[in-house]
Amino acid sequence: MSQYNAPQIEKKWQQKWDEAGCFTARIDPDKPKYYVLEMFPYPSGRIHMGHVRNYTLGDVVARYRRAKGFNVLHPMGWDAFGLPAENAAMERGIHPGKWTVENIAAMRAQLKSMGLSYDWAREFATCTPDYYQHEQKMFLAFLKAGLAYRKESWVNWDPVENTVLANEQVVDGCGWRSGAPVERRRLAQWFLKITDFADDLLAAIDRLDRWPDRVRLMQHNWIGKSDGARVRFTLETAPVGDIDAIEVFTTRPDTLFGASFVAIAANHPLAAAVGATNKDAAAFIADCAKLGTSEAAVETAEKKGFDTGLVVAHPLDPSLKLPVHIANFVLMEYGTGAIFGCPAHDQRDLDFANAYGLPVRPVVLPDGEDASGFTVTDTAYTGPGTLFNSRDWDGLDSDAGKQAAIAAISAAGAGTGETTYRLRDWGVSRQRYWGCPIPVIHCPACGPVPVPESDLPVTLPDDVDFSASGNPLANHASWKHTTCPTCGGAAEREQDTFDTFFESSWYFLRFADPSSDNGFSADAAAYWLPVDQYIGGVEHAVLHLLYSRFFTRALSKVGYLDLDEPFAGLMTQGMVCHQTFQDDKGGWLFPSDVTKDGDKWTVTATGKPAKAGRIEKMSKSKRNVVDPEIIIETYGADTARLFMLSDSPPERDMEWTESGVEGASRFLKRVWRMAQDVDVATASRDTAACAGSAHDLVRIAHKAIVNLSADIENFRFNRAVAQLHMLANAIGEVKPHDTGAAAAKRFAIETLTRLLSPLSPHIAEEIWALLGHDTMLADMEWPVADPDLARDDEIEIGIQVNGKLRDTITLPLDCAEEDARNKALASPAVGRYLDGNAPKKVIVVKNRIINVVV
RNA sequence: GCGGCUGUGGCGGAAUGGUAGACGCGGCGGAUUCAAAAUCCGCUUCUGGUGACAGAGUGGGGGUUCAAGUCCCUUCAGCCGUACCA
Repeated sequence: MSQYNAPQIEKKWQQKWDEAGCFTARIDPDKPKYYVLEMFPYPSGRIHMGHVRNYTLGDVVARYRRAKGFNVLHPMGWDAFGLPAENAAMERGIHPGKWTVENIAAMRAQLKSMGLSYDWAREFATCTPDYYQHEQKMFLAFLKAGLAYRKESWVNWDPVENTVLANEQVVDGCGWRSGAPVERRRLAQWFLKITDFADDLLAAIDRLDRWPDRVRLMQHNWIGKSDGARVRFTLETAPVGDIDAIEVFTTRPDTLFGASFVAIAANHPLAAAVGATNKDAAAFIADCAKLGTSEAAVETAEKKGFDTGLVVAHPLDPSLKLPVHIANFVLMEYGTGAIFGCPAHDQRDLDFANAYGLPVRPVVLPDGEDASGFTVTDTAYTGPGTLFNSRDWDGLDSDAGKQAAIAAISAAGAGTGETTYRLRDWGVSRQRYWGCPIPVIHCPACGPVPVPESDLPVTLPDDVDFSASGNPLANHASWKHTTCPTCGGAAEREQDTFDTFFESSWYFLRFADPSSDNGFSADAAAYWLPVDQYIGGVEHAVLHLLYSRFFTRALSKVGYLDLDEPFAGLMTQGMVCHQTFQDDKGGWLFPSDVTKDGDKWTVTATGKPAKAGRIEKMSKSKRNVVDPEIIIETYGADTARLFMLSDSPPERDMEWTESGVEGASRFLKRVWRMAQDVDVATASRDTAACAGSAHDLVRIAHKAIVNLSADIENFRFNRAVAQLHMLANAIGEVKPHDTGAAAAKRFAIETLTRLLSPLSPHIAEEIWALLGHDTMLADMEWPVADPDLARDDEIEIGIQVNGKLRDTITLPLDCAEEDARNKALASPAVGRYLDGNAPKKVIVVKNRIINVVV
């Protein structure tokens, strides 16, 4: 009997698949297509267990769909621009491009060792001009269509490094590398008009029925649509500078007669104007700015304000005067940076009013309350109700009140109905070297001028110096200086590059047609898109997925294709976790550094005790990582893949354990041994004459086909693995002397092999060949179950008395209700409870249960 | 604060409102072995009982139903997202 030699088998079949071109995708209008995509990796250097999980899940889906007769597209590539490459350049003096290319080579080899069914011919890296030139064209098209524009915006500036920092690079207000306090600077930057699509992006969420609810909700909240009104409050007091009114946004115009003050943000233009002449106001504004930067403090911050002394008139009754406060809880970034305060129906406004002695006037009466007895003291009433104390609107419900209010302020010329979004336009400028150059030239005479298409691509210069501070592009004289395409005068190139989310916003389109000189062809996109199943981490639930949805719409608008939603199905997988270990000094230990000794852990090298801690997401900092390469070398890719699928449902976090891998390995070895036992020369797979345990086995095999197929289609891979175990167990239980035992066994083992093939493909191929086949499972269609053979002849069902299980009996399938009832009542266990009396009621649920009520 | 998700044996987890704990891990016992590993067989929710069996049991409390892990109300805990969003 030959030993199961995973490394040898795996290499052999990877090569065979490759030679046969099994996974090459070609457009075939006669076959239904299926596009499976896993989020492509950043080439950080080595794959980690998160990748293994992600790509195993995708590969099972891809292999299963291919066997089911779909024309499958399953590609892989590299999200290759990004900051770590620049850091490597600075730390080790290696060029970001070289570093990236080396990492890709290493990770490609690792991915290939997993036996993933990719069409490698479609591979690309986003850092090559061959890829990024297309997004330069797209950007120019966006510019022409008014979907891209330039405006000033705040950035985090590191004064030591002379560079812009991403929010994540600012730690406690200081640069993560330099430690210098970060400055806020205003820079002119490029934006994409994602807000143009806000309504559509929001409405279309409802149609994404194969997306997790969680992700749909997060996108919904992120877009953050609020319906309301913009209302103008005119200053009664003298204008401040040229400001004579305050515009306010509200979602509750129905509460307008409950207004008792107006509050503006500390960085509102009016606040600045007041601060210019009022020392106390200036001090308060400075206070607010200080508070704003310290993050956690905001959470518990008290409602604080400063009375400017200014007074505005109520827009619907100028005789009502309201004071104007600067308030720390009003944000300039949202709405208009100003609010009207209605303390009775907003908790913040109420807290503020109570702190500053402002009136509280209820105008919305909750259902069932009496107008004379209803007061608000500490808790605002924020729900709907009936308006009162509101003149003409008295008696209207909240919704009608909102409409009436909008009509009234419109008629009075004091405002309009308005919808605001939390979603901001997407700032795509990054002051970085390792990204796609933005194809614009800045001319002192003509302003920003798009690079003419004939001059594209604008490629990154290779000879850059990372030792100097700042963006290497800004320091590269011969690249930076150019001539204006319009006037021919001296000009400078745009030195910013695109946000790396730019690349990942259309890579799924490039895969459809990776050699196209137009990014992708509309025909290829029309055939392959949308992605039928997208799989990746939930950390991309908002940004990447939202940008991609936007980008697809924007590209459609400028004529690249005709599509709105790029991803029809989405699955977000959970994290791979592992127990953490610390030594006696609290230092983190790798799992490979410790040994289990009874229920205690020791440091293998020193014999000192180790402390086992929480099970957490695998992370380098806590060292609770297991290197996939070592697992694959030790156990094989098939085992690693099988364990990834075995225990936890894919959307949930899973714990990587040594014993779990051992279990998966043990199972594969067992299947291997069972296959060796089959006498290929004599055992037929004709199961027609099987009887007894052999017949049972045939039935279990057919059932396994039905159940496992459904499990894969529903992403219940842990159950799919359980089906394999049950079939294997049944094979072990067949009695050798029962009629047809050998045939049943062979049929069951062949079935098991085929069902195993999407999960652990190499061993399945090897066994398939061993069983005398000269076909490859990668080319085989999925087994079909015979529904008659999959059905049980008889079923054991439970008998309850008053809902409590008292006995079980075996009945033929679909047994007549009368027979079932009689058989149940004949049970001695039931008789004991009946005590000679007739039952009150007998409920017979066919093939399920019988409940006797006494 | 708000929104969402999750609570089931020692552990990961199964259960179209219909026999709770499939399958695996771990554990216990046995076979095999000079011995160990590997492998095979049996047991393994808890309590009582040699046993047949009885009682309890899906975070807690209540409800609907012949029947609830599953549906409804309420409450607690953990995790995730998000935030003075007007």
